[in-house]
Amino acid sequence: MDIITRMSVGCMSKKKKTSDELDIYKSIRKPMPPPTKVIPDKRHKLKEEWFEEQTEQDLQQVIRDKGQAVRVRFAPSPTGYLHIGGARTALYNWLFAQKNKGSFILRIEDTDRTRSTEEAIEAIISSLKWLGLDWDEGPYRQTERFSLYHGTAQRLLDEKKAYFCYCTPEELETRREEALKAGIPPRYDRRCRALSSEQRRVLERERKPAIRFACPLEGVTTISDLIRGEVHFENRLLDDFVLLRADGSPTYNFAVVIDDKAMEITHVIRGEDHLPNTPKQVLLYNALNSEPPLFAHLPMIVGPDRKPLSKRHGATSIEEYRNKGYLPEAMVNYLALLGWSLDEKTTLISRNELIEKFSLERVSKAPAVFDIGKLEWMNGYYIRHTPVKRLVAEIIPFLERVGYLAEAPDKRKMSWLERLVFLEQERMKNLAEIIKLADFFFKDVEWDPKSVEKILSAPEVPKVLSMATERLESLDRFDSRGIEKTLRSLQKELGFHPREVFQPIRVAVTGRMVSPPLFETLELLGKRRAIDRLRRAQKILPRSSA
RNA sequence: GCCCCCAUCGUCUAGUGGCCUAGGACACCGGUCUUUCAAGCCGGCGGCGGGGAUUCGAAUUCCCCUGGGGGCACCA
Repeated sequence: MDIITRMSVGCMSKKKKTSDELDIYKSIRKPMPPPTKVIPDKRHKLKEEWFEEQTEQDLQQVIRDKGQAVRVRFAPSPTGYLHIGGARTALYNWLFAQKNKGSFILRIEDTDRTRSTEEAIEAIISSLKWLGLDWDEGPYRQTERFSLYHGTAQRLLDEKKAYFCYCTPEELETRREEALKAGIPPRYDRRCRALSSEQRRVLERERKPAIRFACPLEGVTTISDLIRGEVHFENRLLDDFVLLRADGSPTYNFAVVIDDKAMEITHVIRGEDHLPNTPKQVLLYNALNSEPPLFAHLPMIVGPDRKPLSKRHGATSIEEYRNKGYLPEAMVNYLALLGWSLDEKTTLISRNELIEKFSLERVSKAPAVFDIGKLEWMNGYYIRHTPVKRLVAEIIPFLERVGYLAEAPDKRKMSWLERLVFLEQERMKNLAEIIKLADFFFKDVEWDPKSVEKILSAPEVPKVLSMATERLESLDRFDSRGIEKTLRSLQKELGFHPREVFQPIRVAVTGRMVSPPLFETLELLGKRRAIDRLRRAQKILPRSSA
């Protein structure tokens, strides 16, 4: 079936109710023009295969036919914590690997020795583990691979595809600034590209050279991005970028290419900020006579002001979210949907379904605003749907951190904690909130002046509180059922609105107007503490009710 | 200055020429439940940046404009 037939069939099958009129239009409709033919770029051999009609399925078929397993990598530079954006990139890579039964590789891009730290590596790894993004290979380190870079650079030098450059970083910087000021594109002027060996000898005496790539001066490099389609770059506008620094360390563009090639990476899934680097890398693959991987450039994640996500916008690292009590499954769910969608309605989606359904095809092209509010809602949802036992386990460290839990809870305490968490579960948007929500369970009550003023100043309060105290005191089994029975009958007896008797008790016992359900709260507090608080509350009643 | 990407409710998004009176989710607003707060349920508000072109028909295709973003390092 050719493309045109396939398309019209597709259209018709989509229609549910077809009016006669429309059918007539359809029959006289001009056939769709074939997709515009683009002249294949010899430099990028893969392009013809990934022609625009290709679907993800076709693509995966091709990969299978080639007997090529999917291999993707996450390659952070260890200069800080794992950021939201990096985490999403890692997630998409991981999902893609899982979906395609391929390999997910972790590689640390630490060629910049001055900015890379061991702590950052640790932090990134710990965040990845917390998110559940386990890798099949690595972590590899670029600093461990210098000889490979040197060998390749030598080869390019021999083939005249690279050359020594004797300009110093300082010279370059001043030229760059001048260019910028003059309003001309700040590119390297290629002055060392055509140096004679005599000139080189002279310069070599006092300067250590860097090695630059001899970029083709004409032609077009086309990259075929899985998310964006074809993107064209004019070679003459590209730069003779540095491959190896004077100190022998490789630059990013050089190292990625060599590593991705050595590790047989099939799909490079990374942030859109790398798009302008891609033609340089493709050119390098060409120079090395190897096929570039497939590229997929993810849209950026931005703040509410559409500027790159930064500390100004609040927490940006995964670790911070972890410390605030976000659940990894909420994080994964939210991040997955930040730039990808399954269909017109799916908002909550499990990790397994994500693996099953993820596709690069459905990644959106536009930058996404990180919406903390939605993340919070989603986290609340996950908290509500997490088994209490697991929730307790997650919450214990938060309690310990503020000193609400001095020692490991015994069985009794554990069951008490479970009942408490059960009560607070549907009120928490993140785990750390338990501290404020439930503080009156862990330390003595502090009566909030506003609540006291508003609730305890009513004339019936003294009576309500004293009677409630009395009745509760006579209870043998201080459980929520008995408490409820007692207090409800008291309320009926007094002929007050439920609110008029329960709110004063709540304030007396918790110190504020908002708490979990009253009867359960009283039970959890225990008879002794409950009665004690009720008694003491009666002594601090505002004068208007006295 | 040059190159590149992007553009649907406030936000995340669905949408690939007629199923669109543009769908879902968060947020917001109302109602309901209720001893408070949540949660839940029901309902509401709210959007195709602008202009041309193609077509019987455009959110959807093409061009221009505008706006946003990324990049232009011996950073990654």
